Amino acid sequence: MYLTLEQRVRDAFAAHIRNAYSLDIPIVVEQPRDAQFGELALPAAFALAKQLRQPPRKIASELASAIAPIPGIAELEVAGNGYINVRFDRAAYAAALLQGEPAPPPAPGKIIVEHTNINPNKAAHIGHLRNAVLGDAFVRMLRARGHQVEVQNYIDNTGVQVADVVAGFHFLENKTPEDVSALIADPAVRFDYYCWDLYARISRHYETDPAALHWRAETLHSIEEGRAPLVEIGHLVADAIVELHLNTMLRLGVQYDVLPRESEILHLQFWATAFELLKQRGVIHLESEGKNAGCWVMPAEAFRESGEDTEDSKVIVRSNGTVTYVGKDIAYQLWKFGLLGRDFRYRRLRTYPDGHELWVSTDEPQPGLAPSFGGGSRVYNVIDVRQSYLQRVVQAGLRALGCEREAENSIHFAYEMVALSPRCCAELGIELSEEDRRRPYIEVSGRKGLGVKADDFIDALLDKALEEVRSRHPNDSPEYQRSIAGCIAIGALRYFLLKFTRASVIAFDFQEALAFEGETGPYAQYAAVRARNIFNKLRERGETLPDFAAALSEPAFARQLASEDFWQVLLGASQADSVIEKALAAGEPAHLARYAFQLAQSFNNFYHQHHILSESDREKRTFLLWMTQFFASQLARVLAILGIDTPEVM
RNA sequence: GCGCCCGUAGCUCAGUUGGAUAGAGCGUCUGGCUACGAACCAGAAGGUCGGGUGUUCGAGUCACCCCGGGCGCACCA
Repeated sequence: MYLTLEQRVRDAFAAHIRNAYSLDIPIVVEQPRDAQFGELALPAAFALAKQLRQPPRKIASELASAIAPIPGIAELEVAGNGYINVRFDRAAYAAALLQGEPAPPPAPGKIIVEHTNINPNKAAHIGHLRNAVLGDAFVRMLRARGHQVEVQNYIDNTGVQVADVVAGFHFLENKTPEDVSALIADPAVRFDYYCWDLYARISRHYETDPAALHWRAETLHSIEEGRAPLVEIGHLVADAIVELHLNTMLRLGVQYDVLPRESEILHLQFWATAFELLKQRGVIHLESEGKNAGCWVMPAEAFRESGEDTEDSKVIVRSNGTVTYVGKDIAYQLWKFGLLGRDFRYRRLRTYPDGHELWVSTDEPQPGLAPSFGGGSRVYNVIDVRQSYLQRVVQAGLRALGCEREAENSIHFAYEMVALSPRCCAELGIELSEEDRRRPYIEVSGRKGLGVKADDFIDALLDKALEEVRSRHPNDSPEYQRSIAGCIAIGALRYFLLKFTRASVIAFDFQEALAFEGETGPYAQYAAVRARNIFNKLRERGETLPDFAAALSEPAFARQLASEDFWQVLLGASQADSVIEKALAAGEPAHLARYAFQLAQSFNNFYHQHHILSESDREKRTFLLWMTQFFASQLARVLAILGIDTPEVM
């Protein structure tokens, strides 16, 4: 409703200013710092003052008196040196909220969000969780606003990282594909954890014995050419780890629509097709001399930023004829926009507990119908900020191919890394150099096996949540306690990862990440549970919920909302859609997370001040109950959009 | 060397495309449970928004210059 009125006011002023002054200026609508100034404030007169060469206050007065009445708006007033403050009709506003708002109309076009993208060669760590949670929350926000979204999780199943683990199994451990299969099937072994250690081990081996690097080259060639036994081990490792990653992400409620795999980018001639396009359009050329002799390269002027003086072109095809990651990524990006003229074949990989289906690319023709994937009108790539350079090259590739609009709609949804605080390293028993100890944070490194594994961390949260739940609900069954604890643990984790803005490095610290008090997920969940408890109590007393629509007429709302406290609380609780829109525009799920916290804080305050069930004034009691219900529904909705469930009890 | 990001309370972070008196959590101190269960609430202390110059009605926010830190600039991804 708040969003509706914002838009209504903005449109009304824009139209009026167009008519009266023949000016087309963007109308800024903001929330006044102080509630006494009303619900909305427009600094439009300041912008007009420049163009009209008149004092802003005079223009503001003109605007406020000349503009036609706006439905839902009680009054406009001029304040300060030219602000126009807007006051809502409180009773009408509440009545509209009570009636409920229709869902937003479906937005045109499909948005593709690519996230998670973990190399399938080892267990996921907390950095991967940030990627997935950020991407997933953004997807939920888009969907909440009526966008059609397709979630892709790219699987680099034939890359160097997988090859290194394969080489570890083959050369370091002399394991056959059968041995690896047995390991995967062994319930006593966490295969992704095993690979985590093996990956660190072979990386160390390469460092001490660089001659062994030919293992990597040999493995890559074997995988590319489909030679046994290395290609088999490669498939076994990648497929098994993908399953484990999917399980880990499902613990957080993160699901995908399709997993496009690198193997199909190559086998189904995606790259070959893109290569032809790039050559034809002269986007890349064969370098004949210098350090890149024999490589197909994209010249620096295609992607360098203004002011940057690099002359280094980017290698797309190596001198040995193999394509780099960026090359494959250009082909993949073209496919996402439906520009490649080719498609994957798809196989159903799993059906999620809620019935949603996940598909994976395959090169074998499949019986039956698969859904249609790709062909988006906008693409968000959730990839950490360190890959900005590569994302720029991909975007430049599209632009150079003449796909200007698609290049503009290729959005690198960049976020900073999750690092480890020095204290966290100490707790993990990681020895730090003198130099590292002085750093604000330590970078996670898969090669060094340095990091906090996602499942370990989730388990730690679960243990702590379980302890809390047990102390509060000792008589509930262990299964029930576990399910509540799981909900709280995931709430804590998701909120923790979302409360930081994308540009902020998270220096991971167990003490902060395991907090359930203050600005945390459980705090917000607790507020929602408290609200719900009031209704439980009501039922226990044998009462039924009042018919709010019948009991709360506009005059009743007017009487209750004359209280500034109630009005402010209601106003704050009704801004979810407005906040989501702004958070989407800013690309910051953190803004929505903060809002969820504020909402919870506001409710806790309300809860403490007003004892609802014992209120003797009948109308007021009904009103308080309605407010509680409204709060509970809004809070639960916002939390759900953040991917956080509301537990039954806490 | 070049590019990008960051610097706001003791700590961790917000600060809505330049807007009205810079906010939150944690920590510290004080107070509040026989209530709809305190994973909560109320209050206090805590700031030269790294420094400087500029742009203008107005700068934490924009420009430029310094200082400090991080990340990129592979025939790795």
